[in-house]
Amino acid sequence: MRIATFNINGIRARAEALPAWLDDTSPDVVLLQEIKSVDESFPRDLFEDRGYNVETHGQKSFNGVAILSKLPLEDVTRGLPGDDDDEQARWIEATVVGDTAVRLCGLYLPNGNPVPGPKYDYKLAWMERLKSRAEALLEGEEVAVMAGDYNIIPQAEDAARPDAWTEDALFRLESREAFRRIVNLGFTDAIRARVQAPGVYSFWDYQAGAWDRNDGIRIDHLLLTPQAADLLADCGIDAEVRGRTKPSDHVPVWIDLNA
DNA sequence: ATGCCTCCCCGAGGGAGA
Repeated sequence: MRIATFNINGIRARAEALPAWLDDTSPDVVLLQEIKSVDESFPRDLFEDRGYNVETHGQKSFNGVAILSKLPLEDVTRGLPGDDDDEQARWIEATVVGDTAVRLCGLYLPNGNPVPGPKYDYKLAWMERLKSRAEALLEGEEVAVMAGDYNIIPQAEDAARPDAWTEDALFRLESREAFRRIVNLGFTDAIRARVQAPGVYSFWDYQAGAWDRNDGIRIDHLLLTPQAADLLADCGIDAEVRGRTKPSDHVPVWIDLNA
């Protein structure tokens, strides 16, 4: 089962590029971030026509997450637990049953800039809630994947110019420590389980020719519970998508699970 | 990069992103 995460930076803007990538690679499950659409406006037909079931958790103009799946999606929940006043659509969960049941968690972690400020405080508070949900997944010993745009550069090796990011909310020590606390509960960062070399990126800014200069960062991650990591067969990043017509600034990151 | 694009809102130009 191939499970991909892809921050598409607007579903309307990606109405051609996203289906083209689906037709190329035919993933079984796709966790989308930044759909920038309410549920009623999401172009479900684009995906249902290709055999995908669609579940969305949208919001006007900003944020918004969704799941596409060739297999039925069960037990869908929307919103990260822990703050009933949180209006931002950044979390969706569902279970897909192949050879085994896989709990899918799609997330769009807050950017957090500028630092300091309320947006940074929100990011850190959101990560505390994420940690609580992660602990519950581990306690359940589930085959589970938490995947999405984490807006975290885990290590210096994950940025072409780490020195430029030292005080940024994506890379400053406090942010990275919060991410490490979650990973260190027992999760496997799928890409880093296979690739230790630097220079592996999932985002290139639209500005200043970042793609042409390979000035990238790795911020889109798939974290696996031990039960999911045992089923990991392969993983990769479809970086060439960034060089196509009218691309998102992120590219798809995927895993193949024996599930 | 304290932002050189691109997205969204809409129907101008500003907020947001990373």
